[in-house]
Amino acid sequence: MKELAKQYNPKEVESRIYSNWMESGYFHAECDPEKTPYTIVMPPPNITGQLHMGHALDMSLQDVIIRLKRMQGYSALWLPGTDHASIATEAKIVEAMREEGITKDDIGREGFLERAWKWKEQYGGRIDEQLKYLGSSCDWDRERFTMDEGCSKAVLDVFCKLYEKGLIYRGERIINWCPHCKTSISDAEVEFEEQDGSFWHLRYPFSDGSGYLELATTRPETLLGDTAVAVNPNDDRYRDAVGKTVTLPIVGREIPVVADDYVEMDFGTGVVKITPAHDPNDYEVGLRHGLEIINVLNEDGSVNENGGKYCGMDRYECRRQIVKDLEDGGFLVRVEPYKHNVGTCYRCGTTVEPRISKQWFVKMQPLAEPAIKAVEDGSVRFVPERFAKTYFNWMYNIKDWCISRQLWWGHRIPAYYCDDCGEVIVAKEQPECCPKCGGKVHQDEDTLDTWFSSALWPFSTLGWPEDTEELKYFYPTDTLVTGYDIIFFWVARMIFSGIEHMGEIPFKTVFIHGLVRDAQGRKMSKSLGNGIDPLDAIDEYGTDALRFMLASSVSPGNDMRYSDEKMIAARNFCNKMWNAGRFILMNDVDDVEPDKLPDVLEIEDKWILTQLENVIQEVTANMEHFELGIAASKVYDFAWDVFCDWYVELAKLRLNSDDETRKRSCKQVLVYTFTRILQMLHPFMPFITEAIYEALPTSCESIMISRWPEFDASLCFTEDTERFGKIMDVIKAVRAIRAEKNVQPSKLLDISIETQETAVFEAGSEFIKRLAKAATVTVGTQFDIPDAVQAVTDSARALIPLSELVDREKELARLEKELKAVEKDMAGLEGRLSNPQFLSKAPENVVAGERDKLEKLVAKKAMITESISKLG
RNA sequence: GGAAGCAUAGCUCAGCUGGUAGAGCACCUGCCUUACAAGCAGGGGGUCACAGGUUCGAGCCCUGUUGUUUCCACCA
Repeated sequence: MKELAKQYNPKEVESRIYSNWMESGYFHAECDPEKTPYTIVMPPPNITGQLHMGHALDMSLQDVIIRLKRMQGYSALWLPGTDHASIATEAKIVEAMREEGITKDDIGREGFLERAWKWKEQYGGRIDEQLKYLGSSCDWDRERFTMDEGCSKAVLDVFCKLYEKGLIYRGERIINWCPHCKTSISDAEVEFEEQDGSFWHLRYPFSDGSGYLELATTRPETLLGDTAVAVNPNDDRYRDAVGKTVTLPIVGREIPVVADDYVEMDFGTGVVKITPAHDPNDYEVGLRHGLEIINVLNEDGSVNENGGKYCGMDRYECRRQIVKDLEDGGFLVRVEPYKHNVGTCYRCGTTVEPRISKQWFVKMQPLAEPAIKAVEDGSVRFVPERFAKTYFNWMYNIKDWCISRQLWWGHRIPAYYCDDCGEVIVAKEQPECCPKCGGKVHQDEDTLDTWFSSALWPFSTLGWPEDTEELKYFYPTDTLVTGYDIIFFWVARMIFSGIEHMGEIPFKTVFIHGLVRDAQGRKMSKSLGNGIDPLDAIDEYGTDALRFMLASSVSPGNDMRYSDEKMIAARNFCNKMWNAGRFILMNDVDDVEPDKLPDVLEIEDKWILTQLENVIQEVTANMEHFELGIAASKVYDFAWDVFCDWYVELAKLRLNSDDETRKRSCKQVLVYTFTRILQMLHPFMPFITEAIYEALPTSCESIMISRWPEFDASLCFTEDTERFGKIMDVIKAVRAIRAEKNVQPSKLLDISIETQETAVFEAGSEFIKRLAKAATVTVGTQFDIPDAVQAVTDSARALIPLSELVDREKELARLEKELKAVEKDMAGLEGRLSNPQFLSKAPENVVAGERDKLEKLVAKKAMITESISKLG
């Protein structure tokens, strides 16, 4: 006889089971023509990353789905990998170098990359190990990295192809510049946050001495780059000013006053200073009016040589100095506090500066169109659907994508420039010399946006651009699981990339989840220090508890909260299953044949099997519709409230009997039902279910490759289930009376059951004895027992002689109250059933259902009325 | 400025295609009933934000209002 420890100890079980799985090769998916493929590519965590709750949720959901599909017989591939995370990783290495007193320039590009790779080797695998703690069943044999040979090849290929098609171009544009990371970033990488700032009202005097224009700015230091002042063409106040020039305070440069629709008359003074090099809108104005563009900022955000005496100052230092100088010069009218949105770098939080510079861009319009269509026509489906709107909104208003980064860690841009004639060559390999003039060439210094390689992830990981078997078999993938925060960065880009390069969408379904927040509903963040480390949670409660908690409290697309209460509840559920397993094993089930039911089923067996089939059907459907939270709670309810609280208690009767045949059949049903519960729980709680499964008599060497339960209509016994329900009703009613009357649990009662359905209750008398704690149960159509407490259901009246406890008045009051409740329910039903509109318009099954309910209430009312008259 | 989500028991949230409200925790009562006190049995507690509308019937659908969160835009 196998035994399990008294309490479930996750630590003892988890690592052993995970290494068993690793050795078994169950995680590996083959291109098996006999099977249907089901593919999930893992959103690659950053190599700099530590597993956080967001990962834990994302990965748990993916693992739930892939485990389900594997059990359903698909060739289920969950393809893992990591992302090189250019900015984040480079920043980390630069930081480490700073501690050693070294800068990037000290060691040069090659030295830096050497360090970066070393760092990757050392720390890049950390997240993998953490994913293993989570129980992730990914195919580690196929693990990829965005900068490995294959993915790099894919990047080169795509860049060159898009360039040839004219979809990648290089140009001088205004872009977002992060002075801290010292690189350009894309629009998507800018996060706006509201900050308290100031609004400086300034005077720009007319050059001819005829007064001045008053305007306001939030960034006075950009004055150094002003090349015009603009007003609205319809603004009568400034009609005369247009065409004149003003003299830039401090700088002394004469700049024109131009008229442009961009200026709002109602805002501020209706006059705007124009700094084409440092504001996207001003840049547009500059283009329209042919204005000079003066860049006044260095890469680190300090003022450059165009800033005259402010050259070398940090931008904020410069701001202070300029404000002071303006004040001294009498140009400052006033300062008012002002709340405004400031763009910050999503990686480091530094305020970004719009800045003119020469960068590489992807032309988005032609790529966006088919990608929009794919979602419109349902080829790619968002779950929940509303996120399609978010997607459309972004795609319809898409701007060209700045893909060059002034970083070293990443895919270097395959563009070469001739030192002599300036010819630009884009090629997979460096040309020996300029094809035009034979001059020497050098490669572009920049690397590509990390997301450029992530965009190719669904096919680059399957071997593209090679024409691999994997690509044919597993692409397009089935489901992408990710958070809504990453739709623009990644999901959208994968969709257009898949369509462009593979000619086919990358995935059929995008399953979107929200964020894991803390118990107060705040975003978990490093700065708040409110983050919960999933590994700590695992340490305290076990992996299965964490996974179950995450998966069962998820509702698609919505944020959720982490709380210790929920973790404890999940841990308790694990323990409950553990103990249910212990109970079954305690009964010596070694000889039970797995996956077989006894030839003769008793009524409680039919009842539990019917419930089981019901749950199997519903849970499977829920899971296939990504309603994982609903599925999890349905299995939870069935396992705990139905199986443990009722069936196991009922089973004890047979298990304790001397009838070996009945004993044996009971064990079979117990094992059969419990095995299916474990199977349904396995995607959510892989470790504990495997541990229990191992100990049970089973037909499969591991639960993770056992067959997912399928609905079997031949195991639905409606009539028996209904009959059994009546027995349960009486048990519940008697229990309620016992509790109400404070009857000692040890005291066994003599119960008489008055009913028209004597056969049902005679068959159920043993159950009633055991679960309602009765010494005797007598069934009949009529009893005359004075001073009995009456527990009434719609099919029977249980008479409990408790003469010493019966207070006639109280009993009468209790029954009257019950009667009122029944009558109230009846009134509602009768009202509806006498409404001809309802009868003619409501569907038949609803009407029948209501009739049925009413019938039961009528019966119950009769019972209660009779009880009352007996008392009286 | 545009869009979306949320508003249900004291707390955290379910409630799938409309058929007179559920769970966990907390609370109250009684129990160590030989799987489990991380448990068992019983119980109290909700005019489903507000106002209209559609419908035989609305927590669920439509319109508006209020509160709240988020995303996009970024008027200097």
